Formats: sequence, structure tokens, C-alpha cells
Amino acid sequence: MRIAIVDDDPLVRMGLRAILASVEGWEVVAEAGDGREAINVVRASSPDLVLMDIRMPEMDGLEATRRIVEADRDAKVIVLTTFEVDEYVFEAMRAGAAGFVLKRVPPKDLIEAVRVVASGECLLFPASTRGVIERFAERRGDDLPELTERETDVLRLLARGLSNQEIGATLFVSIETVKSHVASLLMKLGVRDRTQAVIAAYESGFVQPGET
Amino acid sequence: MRIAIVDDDPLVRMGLRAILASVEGWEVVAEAGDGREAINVVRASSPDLVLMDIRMPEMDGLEATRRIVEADRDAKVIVLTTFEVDEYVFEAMRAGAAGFVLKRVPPKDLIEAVRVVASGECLLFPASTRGVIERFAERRGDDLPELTERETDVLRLLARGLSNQEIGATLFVSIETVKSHVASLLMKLGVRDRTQAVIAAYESGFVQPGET
DNA sequence: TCAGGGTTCCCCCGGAGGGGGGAGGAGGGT
DNA sequence: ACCCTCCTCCCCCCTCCGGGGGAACCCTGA
Repeated sequence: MRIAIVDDDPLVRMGLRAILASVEGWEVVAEAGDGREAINVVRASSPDLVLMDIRMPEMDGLEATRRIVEADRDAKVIVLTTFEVDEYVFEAMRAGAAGFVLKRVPPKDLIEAVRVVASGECLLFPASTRGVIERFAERRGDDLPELTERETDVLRLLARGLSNQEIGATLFVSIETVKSHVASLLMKLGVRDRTQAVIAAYESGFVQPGET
Repeated sequence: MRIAIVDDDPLVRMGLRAILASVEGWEVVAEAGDGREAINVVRASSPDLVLMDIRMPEMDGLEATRRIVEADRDAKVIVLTTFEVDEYVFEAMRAGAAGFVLKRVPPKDLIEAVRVVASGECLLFPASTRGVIERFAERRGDDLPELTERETDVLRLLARGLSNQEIGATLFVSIETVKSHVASLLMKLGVRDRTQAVIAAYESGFVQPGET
């Protein structure tokens, strides 16, 4: 497997190179010391996988990852970092990284991570996974007041952008009924209009992006 | 460590028990065959960790997990499943599970998973992590049409629930100006009203839950 | 038995929001 | 110089939405 290493510290590059080269069939085909350089060497050598540091001069690893993945949807990038700052994890994931690994993990774990990602899977390390799970778990919509069954129906349809008229047609009730449900919804949610109600629905996790 | 096993198949329970008991200091202190039973035995024996199957009669593992975690915020539940259906993963995470493991993984990986979760970390298996990462990666909001600077301003305020009046006050322009910006926004986004515009903003990742 | 909450429907009203049009000025590109 | 886009503001019109009442039905529980 052909691997590229991106890190501004030559010593770290040397260390990574040593670890990876110890595996039979693996080869470090490119190195770069900053993000801008990374984009070029990746384009030039098109490696099977990129190990990418975050903190680098010129262009950081997240931006570089974004550009690389944008240029090649199948590019596999593992983001490396020294500190387990959750924001980094989220940024890396949004940038399109396939893995997120702390630099301090033992060599065998790093090798395992490379193997997993190379096989097309994705991987986060436990310490990072925690943050991600919490980010999801936070979204358990329980900061919404108690809503009746009918009100949850209406809120769900509201959050899909239906007008009162359309909600009525969907639930087989008159528009007047919908209006009274919407009114009590606004009251319970403590908001002014349907737009704010939809925002509350998203922010509380009652609905989530992508569950259409 | 004291562990509880929840699975409707006695054979699976036996297998899990055998695997876990092989580790020194680990002990299976409770078993249950469905979700309802699970809640009771967990309350009775308060184990350090619960292995929970999803598909079960009476009450499924996700609902049981929700109830258990709700009763005890620190409860550690690993959700087990045969099939890697992404929806299960998301549901499990939202239910408050600390780990998600496929039944078919080798015993040593299962033991490792239990160890990781017991230590207070969270864990997903690579095949599942993939789905989660994609779910995040999808959120790169670039399926929105090109918006002018002013339009993005307006959309951002729109997505915070402001009225045209308030947006005008915030941007120091007249309400008429706001209305024309909103109009071109609705046009570009291909939606009918401000509510749908907000939905589009969330769905495209232009704004995200929790970035207030 | 009666109270209370949920669901359903009705009225009126005011204001905000959306559709249509137009118009002037600033700035960039040709 | 010209065109074009963007930002700004104005007009009219009309629908929809949200607030204020009220009222009937059903069910559950006190």
C-alpha cells in the first residue's frame, strides 16, 4: 500500500515512516510539511492513504483534507493530532476524513487504524468516539415540554414545511383545528411563530437534519 | 466487573456468558430475555455494564436502553446487533448507549469493547463508524445555491427566528429591503415561505443544531 | 357525578409575510 | 462608455398566520 505522510515536524515524519515501513507491503511514497504542499504531493503521487497532521504552517490539515477529498471523493485521509480537542474531531469528519487518531497511540494501534481505513471502513479512537456519541446523545429531544400526540403530529408536519392548510389535509381535519393545535404548540414551546417552532424542533433534536 | 446480559436467545446468552466469564474478575450477575425484564434485573442488580440485544419481544433493546440510561445517567450499555443497519446505530446513540458492537465480531474484540466502555470511554465498531462519519460528512452544506453576502446574512437571521422587522433593525436597513432579500432567497432556494427556508438551512448544513 | 384535558370546529380581526411591479445608486467587468 | 449584479427603497394587493374569543364532543379520573 502506498502512503503519504503530512506533518510539519521532520522527526514525526521519520517516526511515522519507520512505523509504517515496518509492515510488509507498505510504502511511504510521499511526504509534505504543510497543507499546501500536501495537496500537490497527493495529486502527484495519488497515494492509497494519507496521514495528515492538523497543526501546520501555510495551510492546516483540515483545510488540506477538505481540498483533497473534494478533488477525489475516494481519497482516504486519517487525521492525526496530539491533543484530543473535540472540535478537531468534528471538523475533521466534516472535512471528509475517514479516520481520526491521536499521535500518542501505540504503533500497533496506528497500524491497525491504517489497515481499517485502507479497507474502506472508517475509524475513530475511543477517546474521540466519546465526544461524537455525546454530540449525538445531546440531541435527545427532551428539553421540549410535554406535547400531546396530536401536537407532535402537527409539529412534525410543521417541521417539514407544510402550511396549516396542508397539515389539515394530511391529518384529515379542518384548518381551524390545525390552527388551534399550532397555537398551543407555540404556547408550550414559548415561541412566537411557526418558524421559531421549527427552529426549536431542530435544536431540541425533535427532528434532525437528514431524516427526511 | 459485574455484567448483565440481555438477549432473547438463551444460546446467545450462554455464548456471551462463556466469553465474558473467561476474563478474570468479570462476572455475569444478571440475564434477561426481553427489554421489560432487562429494566427490572438492571435495577435489581445494578451491574457495571449491560450488553443489550436490539431485537427482542415485549420491549426492544433501544427502548430498554433509553429507560435504563434515563434512570441512571452513568449506566453503561453496549448495544449488540446481528445486522449493521445504520439506523440502529443512530437510534442506539440517541438512546444513550455507550457502545455499539456487531455480534459477529471475534471474542477478543468483544472483550476489548467491554473493557473500553467500562473504562468510561465510548466505542463504535469500524463498520458502524463509517455510517456515523458519513452522517456528519453529509452535513457539508454545499448543496445550497450561490447566495450573495447580504442574502446569507438574512438567511442566518431568518434561521434564528427573527421577523423581517427585526432583521431590518439588525442590519440597519428598512423592512422593504429585507423583504426583497427574503424574496430572492425563497426564489433561489426554491421554497415557498420563510419556514421552508429555515428547514433548507438546517438540511443543507448552512446552520446546525447547537451552534447558537 | 362532575371536572378537566384533549380534540374538533367556528367567528372576527390585525398584522406580518409573500407576489407583483418599479427605481435609483454603487461597484465590477467588458 | 456600457452592462450587469447587488443593495437599497418604494408602491399595491392579498393570502396566510397568529391572537382573541367560544363551543361541542369524548374520555379519564377524582
